[in-house]
Amino acid sequence: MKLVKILKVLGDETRIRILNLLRSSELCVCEITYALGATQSNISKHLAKLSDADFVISSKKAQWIAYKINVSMLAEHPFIETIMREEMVQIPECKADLEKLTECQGKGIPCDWGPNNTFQPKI
Amino acid sequence: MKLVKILKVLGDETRIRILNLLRSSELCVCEITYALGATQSNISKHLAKLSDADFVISSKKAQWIAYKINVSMLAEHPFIETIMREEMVQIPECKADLEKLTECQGKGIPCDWGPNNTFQPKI
DNA sequence: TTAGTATATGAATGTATGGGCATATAGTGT
DNA sequence: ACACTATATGCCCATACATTCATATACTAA
Repeated sequence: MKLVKILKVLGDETRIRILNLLRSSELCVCEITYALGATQSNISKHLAKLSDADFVISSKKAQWIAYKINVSMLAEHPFIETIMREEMVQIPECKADLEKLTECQGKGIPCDWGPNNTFQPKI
Repeated sequence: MKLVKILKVLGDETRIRILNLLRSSELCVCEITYALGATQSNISKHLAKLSDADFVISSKKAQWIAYKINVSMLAEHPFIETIMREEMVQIPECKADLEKLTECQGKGIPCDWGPNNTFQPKI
């Protein structure tokens, strides 16, 4: 049952927090890892699950891999957008993650977005 | 995280099918058990989980226990109603369950609804 | 090629979860 | 009191899942 698979994937705190981060912008693994304060392999595995269930799409940018929300998934299943718009924004952990992300994007984190929406290494 | 708990409870096929049945009417355990073709203890456990997460409310009616959707839950989390309205109706298993339920309500199943919305044993 | 970085993956582990079976509890009717 | 019915619960088992550690892969830069 496709719906159940979708809900199972959504029923995990780390994945909810990842999707919350991707709500604002396309991100690479190391940014997500930093913002969530988790292990790189942990984040990578969660991203694999999100990707397998079509929640996110990945693309190579130089040596990094950028993940973004798969908008066609939101179009097919409107309740997901409702969750993002009305639920995630109220969750303290999700708010804190976004703050941690902006903090990370201004400092010496391994990778970062450049002005033209292309990756630019920080160092 | 409350949202994650809600999604975990939703991420199970049996529970989705139970909620789908309760969408149309208040039901007792034996009706759900029959419609889903499952074990009574299995359904009882899933109902306990649904109840613990505030998805359903139970009330005694004679010797039966009636379960119904907790509408305040739908009000608090609109995405659940979206799932019910737009997702469940498209799932073949859910449609079949509803047919099985109407079939059961006309035959010799242990309990059934009477005319005034009160329980009336069939035999 | 070599070193370095970003990401993915495999193995191992602890924990949670769903299902079935048997039984307990609670209520009804005689 | 007793039998009967509806529902809940405890035990057991198999499976699934999240996490960590170590390692593999893939790419970049020199």
